[in-house]
Amino acid sequence: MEAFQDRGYRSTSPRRAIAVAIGAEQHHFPAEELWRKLPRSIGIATVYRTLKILVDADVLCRVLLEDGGLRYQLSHRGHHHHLICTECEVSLDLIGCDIEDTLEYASHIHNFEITGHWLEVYGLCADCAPDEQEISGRGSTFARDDSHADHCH
Amino acid sequence: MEAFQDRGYRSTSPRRAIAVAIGAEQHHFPAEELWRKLPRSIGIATVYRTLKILVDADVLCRVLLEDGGLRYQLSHRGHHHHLICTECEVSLDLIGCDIEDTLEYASHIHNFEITGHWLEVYGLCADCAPDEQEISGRGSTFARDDSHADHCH
DNA sequence: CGCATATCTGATATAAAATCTCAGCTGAGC
DNA sequence: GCTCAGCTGAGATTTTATATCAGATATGCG
Repeated sequence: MEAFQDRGYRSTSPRRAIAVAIGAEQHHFPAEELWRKLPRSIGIATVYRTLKILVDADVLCRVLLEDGGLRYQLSHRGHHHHLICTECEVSLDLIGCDIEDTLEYASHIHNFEITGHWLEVYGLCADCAPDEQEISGRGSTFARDDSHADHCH
Repeated sequence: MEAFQDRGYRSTSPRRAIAVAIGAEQHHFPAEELWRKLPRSIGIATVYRTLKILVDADVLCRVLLEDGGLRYQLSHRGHHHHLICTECEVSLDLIGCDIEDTLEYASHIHNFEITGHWLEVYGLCADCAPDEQEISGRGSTFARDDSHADHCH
């Protein structure tokens, strides 16, 4: 977690505390929530600064919820996207998806040179899907109603 | 442009003025810029309210720039994505791209039921690409493996 | 060690973007 | 006209993140 030095950053007390706190997180989290779990002596500006460094270092990745909320999550190094459940907000890493190739081909038609992209996929995870037919145990179905959904921008 | 009624909205003076102003826009635009082009009598809250209605009605679509800026653009009805030039900020509609199928297949593996997604593609348009060889030539190979740092999401 | 200095930090101000509040206005139907 | 639900504008408010800047502190070098 201390890959700060590799990029020329100092190993400071606040940064270590933030790294430890991030390691304790199980899911994605908002910056402000992380800050509240830290000693009061650490300012929120430092939290944002450190998160930015870690995102640039590919240690963290950002997750954009459907409601616009921005979260942070330990990155499973390498390129990937997220399947975000709009019900329980869990974020699954999307593997086995080579949309890059598809995008390259399609954009080539437009003479467009891709340098990056942002993709978030929303839906219902196995646990939250209403017509859950047969899944590995995990029976609990969050019965909350929150009918707003869909919309691909 | 006056598809307000179809959705039960009144045809009011501010809404008509906003619709006309949007029709005069050539590219995507930020809400605040549109507001500045309108009579001073129209409040910015009304602009945001109206834009939201038009987005819901699929008349407008949102465009998320790489720097986080949100823009609005007349929607070419139907599902599509944007190729956004990071140099001149022009936004091209991405056609001939069926990433939906790819996503469906990949997410099926995770037992994930997709309800929506958000995709923005960034890069350089034909006019802004540095090593532009010839515009209409389909032969351009874009195959050079320039370090696809590819900061996706 | 101890020092010098570039980096880092916290408190706070600030910015930007969008929504909320609410009294007053207005257009659609009668 | 007349009524009233829907709409509006002004400004306050919220949210989220960055800017400022004096003081603190790592780090490298003696």
